[in-house]
Amino acid sequence: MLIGEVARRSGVAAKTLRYYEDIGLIERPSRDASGYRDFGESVLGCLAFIRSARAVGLTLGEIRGIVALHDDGKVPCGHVLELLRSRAAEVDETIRQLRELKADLDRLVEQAVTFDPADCDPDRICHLLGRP
Amino acid sequence: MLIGEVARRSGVAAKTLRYYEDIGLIERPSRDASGYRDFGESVLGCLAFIRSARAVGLTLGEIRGIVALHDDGKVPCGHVLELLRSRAAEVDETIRQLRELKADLDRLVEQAVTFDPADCDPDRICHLLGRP
DNA sequence: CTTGACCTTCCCGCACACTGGAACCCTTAG
DNA sequence: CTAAGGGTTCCAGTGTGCGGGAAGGTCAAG
Repeated sequence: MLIGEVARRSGVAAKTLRYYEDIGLIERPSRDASGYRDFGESVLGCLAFIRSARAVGLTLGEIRGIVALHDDGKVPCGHVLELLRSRAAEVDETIRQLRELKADLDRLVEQAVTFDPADCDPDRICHLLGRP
Repeated sequence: MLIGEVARRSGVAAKTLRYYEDIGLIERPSRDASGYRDFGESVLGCLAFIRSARAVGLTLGEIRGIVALHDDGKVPCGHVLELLRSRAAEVDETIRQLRELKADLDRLVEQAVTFDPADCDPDRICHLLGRP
């Protein structure tokens, strides 16, 4: 399978496929007589895996770690579970921070709508933000 | 005030101050006889403003927009309110997406802990991720 | 024989907000 | 005189995941 077909069937750009190959995320495909990459069907499953892993926020580096375990003949379950858990914790923490941020923003907007611009202190950039 | 003192008093690195000057975020300070930057006190208020604006997630580009309005002698309240509202909407949307992601992650972790590695399909990178 | 659609490698650029380092100047103290 | 501790400019790199485009080889159809 040429790279263009892989791209069409997987939805992953040819450029990206070469990039994934460069960073060791997918197997180096064999080449045909003209030097064209000749992918096997299995790359599609691998790309589906990568897509799912990306979708839950794993980085390409983390995914490469999983793939490397798999290529070593090991079952990466434990490692994957660990990654999923730490990713879940990260997401939780991010949500927490964003909620705080949202509360701050809401407070600022609340102040903003009930404020008379005439009260502005010309020495400050903007009364709405600045000194807490 | 030399750049080092501004850095100490504001907590913003000297490098960052030069960068802010480069991108037009803070006023170009005058120079002393040796070519050293000579900042006025007002830069501290400006940096406090920038810090607050960064804290609610505004980009340096957006902040520059506010500062530019202020430097034009305009009251940036309305513009700031608009930015705060659209930022609040962004944060909300991000939280929503992260909550979905978290649910996905929790589901995957749930599956992972109740899974027997012996059931692995060797053709797949990992049963936990891959085909949905 | 030419056209057009493929493929190849290689290098640069982006977004964002800095940060590091080199090479050099100025000032003050010992 | 020298060393320490400021300051200056400019260039380049960080992380992340690609995308653009040049310059060229290959292949099938018309």
